[in-house]
Amino acid sequence: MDDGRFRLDNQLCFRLYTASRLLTQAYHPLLSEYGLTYPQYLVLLVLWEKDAQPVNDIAKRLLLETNTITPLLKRMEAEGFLTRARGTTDARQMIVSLTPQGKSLQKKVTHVPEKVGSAVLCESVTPETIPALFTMLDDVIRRLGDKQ
Amino acid sequence: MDDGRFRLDNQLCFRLYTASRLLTQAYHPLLSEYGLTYPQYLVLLVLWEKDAQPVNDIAKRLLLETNTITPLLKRMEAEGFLTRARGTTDARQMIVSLTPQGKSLQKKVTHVPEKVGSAVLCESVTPETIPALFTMLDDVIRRLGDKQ
DNA sequence: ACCATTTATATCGTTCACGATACAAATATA
DNA sequence: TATATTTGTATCGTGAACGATATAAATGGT
Repeated sequence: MDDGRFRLDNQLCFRLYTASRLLTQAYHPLLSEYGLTYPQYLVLLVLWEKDAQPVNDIAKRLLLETNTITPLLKRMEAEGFLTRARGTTDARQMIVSLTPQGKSLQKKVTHVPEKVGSAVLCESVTPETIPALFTMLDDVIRRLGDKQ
Repeated sequence: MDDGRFRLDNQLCFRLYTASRLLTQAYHPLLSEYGLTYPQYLVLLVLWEKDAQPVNDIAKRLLLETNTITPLLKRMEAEGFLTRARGTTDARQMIVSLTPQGKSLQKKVTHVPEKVGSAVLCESVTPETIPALFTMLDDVIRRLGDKQ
């Protein structure tokens, strides 16, 4: 009956789920020092690339729904990292902009990606193999994440 | 200043985080038909391999903490998938056992791993490349998940 | 200009994750 | 055999995720 389909060891999803959780945990001590969670750090990455974006653009970039990031953005606003203001041309949009505090955080966390990166590198995950890993993950994301 | 470290596209964790979420979403319609969530399905995978395990063994297998799975197990008990009973030799342990209903579920979800599997397969993720992907993810998990 | 539809965001309820903490049973030590 | 420590599980609080639904602004067709 059980030909191995059900073995946890054979499951791709469980590996992704676990690796994702553990990597987020690796970020935790580095980010909590600045009052940030990992999803909040992702929002900052998006805003550091381009400031003053509507909620929807941030959500699309992170492949999340607005019902996930709206409360998250409110918490970040309460912490003073960003501001939320209705758009002037389109009043439906809520434009999210970095505060000086939110901007200045970028300089303070430059060491974070490197620290996490070096924690992950090992025999099979190297600068040489990472491109192939990225290609596979991007393909999975593209195949499952294409809305419509 | 920004040499690319902060580009979302360069982040391994974001890819794992997104791929994990999307793959869990792919499981959702298939599992909700049986009143299961993905983490609950993981618990069943563990119990189908070996019935009647203490909470701690299940938690260790899934690399989760008991404070995560205790409420999850209670919900599954309320749904009739399993029972929880104090161990006879060690009264601290809570032994989790499948009910007939929990056991019978295994036959009903045989199609689930195949459906999700075929949804993921693409150019770069094939039966040939998956072993290398598993090796890399397992190494990441081993490197980050080794307690002490 | 009117009304239906779409779009952008928010609210609500449920289920994880997880750090911190509590507590009782088992074990080790004095 | 007291008592200190460890072990196994549970409780609490907070912050995501996310399906379902609501609401208001913008848009399109008539």
